[in-house]
Amino acid sequence: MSPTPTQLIELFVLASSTYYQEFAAVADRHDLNSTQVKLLILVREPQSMRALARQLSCDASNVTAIVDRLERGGLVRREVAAHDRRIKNVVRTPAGDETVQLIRDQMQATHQALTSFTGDERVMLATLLTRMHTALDGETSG
Amino acid sequence: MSPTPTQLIELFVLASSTYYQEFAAVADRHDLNSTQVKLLILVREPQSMRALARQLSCDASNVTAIVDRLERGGLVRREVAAHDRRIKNVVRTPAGDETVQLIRDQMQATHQALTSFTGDERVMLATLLTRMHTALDGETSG
DNA sequence: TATTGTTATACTCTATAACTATA
DNA sequence: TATAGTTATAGAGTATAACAATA
Repeated sequence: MSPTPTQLIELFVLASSTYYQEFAAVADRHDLNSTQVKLLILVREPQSMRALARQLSCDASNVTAIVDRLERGGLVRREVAAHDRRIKNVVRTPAGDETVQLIRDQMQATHQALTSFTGDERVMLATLLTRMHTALDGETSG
Repeated sequence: MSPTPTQLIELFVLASSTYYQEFAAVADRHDLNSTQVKLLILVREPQSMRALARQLSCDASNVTAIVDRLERGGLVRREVAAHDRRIKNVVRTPAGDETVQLIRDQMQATHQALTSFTGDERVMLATLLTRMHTALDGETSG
């Protein structure tokens, strides 16, 4: 039985909001919010405050607050860049690495739900999601 | 080429965040935020404040503010229930119906991006999204 | 002059608690 | 007593503008 367009969209919205809720819940177990965890994951490689603001689509002043919070928790530290002393790079500490690993573990069951498909299904899902995102991207920029 | 689990998840997160941004942008064109539009769409049938709070997963006091805002804009009105005068039902006005229709139109291109698949692809996507949501749901409640 | 990051500030969103009016 | 809705209030998140340090 082929679903209607409305049903497809409802399914998509439902699946993604459930995923986001789970992400927020896992972050909360570490006394962090979603944005703080996103930043923590982003700094796999050291990044300047400004670069992080761009990737999080938020103002630089917010990054100051987010990094303050993570730094107080000992999960990241600021390092003044050698070549340009205006720039501060955010670097993950070993404790930060550990937290990211724990969060990955705790998201594993959720991620498995998204990826427990056969090879063929996986290719199909990736194709469809890519096509959706490409089409959406064309829309939003127009 | 089969995508890795990580790639699949990144695609999924990317597609859903782009969708959500587009929804917020369309809402903004009507001087509304996402939650206000969600409520406006929910009141296809009149609903009590309390029922709306449940569906929006927020406190009842927030619904008061959201409905205040929509009522000031003439998009909904409050109606005291005949059988229980404590209850106020939120009812969409003709202007509210019109706004919902406009938002539907403005989301059409985006929705088309999510549903422009052949019959077979559509069935497959629905199957996969359902399986994802079911699995996620099992996770979050545990 | 321009850029990076910070601070001060205000606005929005959300939750909690106390309140009212009804049941 | 219990429930529906409101109000007052406080906390978190975000954006803007002004600022200091550096380029």
